[in-house]
Amino acid sequence: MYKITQSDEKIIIKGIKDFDPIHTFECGQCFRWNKEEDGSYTGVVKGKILNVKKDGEYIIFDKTTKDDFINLWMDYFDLKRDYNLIKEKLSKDSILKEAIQYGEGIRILNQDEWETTISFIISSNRGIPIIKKSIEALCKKYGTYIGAYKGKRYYDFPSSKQLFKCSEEEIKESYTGYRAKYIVNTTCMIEKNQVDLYDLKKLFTYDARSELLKLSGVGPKVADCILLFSMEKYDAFPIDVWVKRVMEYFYIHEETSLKKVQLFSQEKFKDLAGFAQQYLFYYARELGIGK
DNA sequence: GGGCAGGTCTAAG
DNA sequence: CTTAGACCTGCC
Repeated sequence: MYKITQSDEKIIIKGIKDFDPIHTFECGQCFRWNKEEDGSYTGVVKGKILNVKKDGEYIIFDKTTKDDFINLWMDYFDLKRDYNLIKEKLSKDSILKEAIQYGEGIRILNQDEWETTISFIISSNRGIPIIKKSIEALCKKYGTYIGAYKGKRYYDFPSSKQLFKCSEEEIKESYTGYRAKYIVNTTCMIEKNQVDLYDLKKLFTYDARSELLKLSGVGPKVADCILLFSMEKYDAFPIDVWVKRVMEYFYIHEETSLKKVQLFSQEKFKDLAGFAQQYLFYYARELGIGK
């Protein structure tokens, strides 16, 4: 399917369509990928460091192996899915057709359930720079040290077991504010198996969602993010301020309630709602719609 | 320096 | 079941 070549610790892939690291990492689904001076992105996934760069028709995966590419990164970057088909379907809508042109290289990552849950609890009611800072601090304090790359030290996202040892005060040291209590409560629920995060993928979206809503600090928006970004529930449609504004601006033509936007979007985009959300989010931010 | 920022929780109608 | 306020705090 893809042509893979290897040199040193670099894996070079030719033939990946519909993938641009910038679009994928800047569309709001992840917080631990950071831009390097050369325009590449470095991140940590499942205890492994990776650097990704697009160079024309090549994607260069640095600091990894062919085995990891096939067993880990193919799945993480959703490279088995035909995004062209999804775009074709969504492009029947003229607004989405426009939005897709801006974020044509978006792929929805298959992230870890636990990391996604805690990350999006932290994300509520704040801007992206502070969210990233918060999560990095948490990783550095409580995550396992993995190694260095380009002179920076990298840490894994702390496991539920690692976080379970922390007090609310300790969590607060990572700039989490009042969300520290949510993190402590949710960690406790996970450790006591009151919700089995790694079992929810099997359930229908609605059932998985109601399980997630039991967690402290997880409301409708955060639950939808967890479903979409870590459980392959592509009918989920997370509505944050940006998506709400873009939906009202282009489709509904008036300010309305979250509930109405939710119903409207699910009905309109159905099983592709999550993909539509990503294109619209990127589009809204690029254009600064509704600011 | 005061207001804002990828929502959730809680209490009340 | 829908709506209004409070909420940590770093950053612009």
